[in-house]
Amino acid sequence: MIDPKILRQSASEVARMLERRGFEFDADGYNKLESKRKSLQIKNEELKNQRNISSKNIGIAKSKNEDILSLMQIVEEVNKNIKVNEKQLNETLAKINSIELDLPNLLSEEVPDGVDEQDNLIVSTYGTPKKFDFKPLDHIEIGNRLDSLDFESAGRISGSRFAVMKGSLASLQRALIQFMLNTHIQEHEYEEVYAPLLVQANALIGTSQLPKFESDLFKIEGDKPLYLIPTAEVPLTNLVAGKVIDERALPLKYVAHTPCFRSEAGSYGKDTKGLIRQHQFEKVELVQIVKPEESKDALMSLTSHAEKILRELKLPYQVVSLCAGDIGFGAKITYDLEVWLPGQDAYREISSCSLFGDFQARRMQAKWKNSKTGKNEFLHTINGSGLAAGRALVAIIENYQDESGNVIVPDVLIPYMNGLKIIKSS
RNA sequence: GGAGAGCUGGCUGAGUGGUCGAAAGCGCUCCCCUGCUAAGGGAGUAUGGGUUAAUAGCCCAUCGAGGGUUCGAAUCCCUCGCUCUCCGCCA
Repeated sequence: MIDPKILRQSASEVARMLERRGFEFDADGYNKLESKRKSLQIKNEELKNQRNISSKNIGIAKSKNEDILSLMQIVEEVNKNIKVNEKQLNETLAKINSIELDLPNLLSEEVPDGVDEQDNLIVSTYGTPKKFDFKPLDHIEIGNRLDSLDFESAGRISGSRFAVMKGSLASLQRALIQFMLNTHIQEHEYEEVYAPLLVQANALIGTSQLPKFESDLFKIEGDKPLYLIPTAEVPLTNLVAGKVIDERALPLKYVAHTPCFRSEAGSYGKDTKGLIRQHQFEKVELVQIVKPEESKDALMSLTSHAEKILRELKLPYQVVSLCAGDIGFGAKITYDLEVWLPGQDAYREISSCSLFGDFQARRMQAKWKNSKTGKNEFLHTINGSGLAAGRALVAIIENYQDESGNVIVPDVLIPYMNGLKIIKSS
C-alpha cells in the first residue's frame, strides 16, 4: 500500500508516477472521496465528543441525585446523528481502502522506462552460452530419453501443467534444493524456515497477491477459505505481520524450500510444454526484513545470493532490471536472473529479486522500533528466488547434456547425488 | 472432536456499568542528591487516527477480534480466534 498521507497530499503526482507502469489512477476521484472522508470523519468525531461529554455529565448528575432526563434527550438526538453519519463514513472508508489496496507500488527512480519484457534492461551477464558440437536437445526430450520425465501420467492424474519426475531427475531436483538451502544457510546466514503451504486471505493481502490477483491462486473452499501459496514469500514475509520487531533483531533473513502453486490463468499458450510453467513447482525462497535505510543494499545482497547458486552450478545467466511496464505490482524495483537454456536458445527467468519498500509492511502492519526517533516505523521487505528448482533442473539438464543424451552432474551437486557423476540414458 | 480455565500497557498484575487509557510493582528514560558500578528523591514512559506549522495543545478510537445491550462497556450478552489443563483420536 502506498502511504495514505502521500496520496492525500499529492494524488495527482502519484498518478503521474504510476503512469510509468501503464497504470491509470483517477486522482480527482480519489481526492473527492478523500475530502468527503475528511468532513465525515471530523463530524463523526465531534458528535462522539458531544456524546462522551453528555454521558459523563449523566454519571455526575446521577451521583448527585439530580435530574438527568434533559441530558438523556440530548444524547438520544446525538446518537441518531452518529448512526447516520457513521454509515456514510464507513462506506467512504471502504471505498478508499479498496482503491488503495488495488494501487501498485511507486517505482524506484532507477527502474528503466518501458511497456513490456522487450524493454527490460540487461544489467550484466555471467558466463557464455556453451557451444555444442551437436544439436542440443531440450529438457523434454532428454527427460524422455532418461525415462525420468513423464508428462503423460501427470496429465492423466492431474491435467495439464503438471509433471511426474522419476529416478535420477527426481533425485537431481532434490539435490539442487539441498544444495541451495545449505548454501544460503551456511554461507549467506539465512535462517531455515518450515512454513504453512496453505494460508488465509489476510496473509495474501499482506504480501499483495490479494485482492487483485485471486485468479492466479488455487483456493481451497471451506468455512474459512485457504489458498495454496504461490510462493514461500507469503508465509515467510508474513512472519512479521502485526509485529513490532526489536531493532537489534534486524535484519531478519529467512530461507525456505516449498512447493509453489499457481493457476496461471492468464498465460494460456505460453510454455505449454515442459517444466517451465507448471501449476506446481519447487522453489527455494529468500526473504529479508530490514530497516529502511538498509533495504537497497539488502536487495543487492539478496540478488547476489541467488546469483551465487548459478555461479556454483556454472550456468550462464544475465541480470535484468525489469522495466516500468513489466515490474510486479508490489515491487519498487526488480532484478530478474535469466539462465541460459540451450534447448530454447534463450535466457529464461529463474529468479526474481524485488524490493518492496514499506509497501508490504504497511499492508501487514509490520514495524520496528526506531531507537533514534523512538517511534514504531514500517519495515522494508525484500524477496527473491534462490532459485526456482524446477527451472534450475531444466537449466542443468539442458546445459549439462552430452551427445549421447546423458546429463553430467555439476560438481557441486555430486555430494548430494551420493557420488553420482553422470546420469546415463539407457 | 468433548469438558474446563484464561486472554488488560515492554513485563507482572489490579480493575464486574460512570471523570478508566486504565491502580500498583518491575523495567526503561531524564533530572536531583550522594566522593567511590550501592542506596534514596522527583518527573516521564502504549498505539493508531483527526485537526495543526508543530513529535505543542485539543479531539476520536483501541483492555484478543468482530457484533450487540446501554445515555455510558475493560467490566453485561453473542460469535469467532488464540493459549493452557484434562479426555478422546491420530502421523
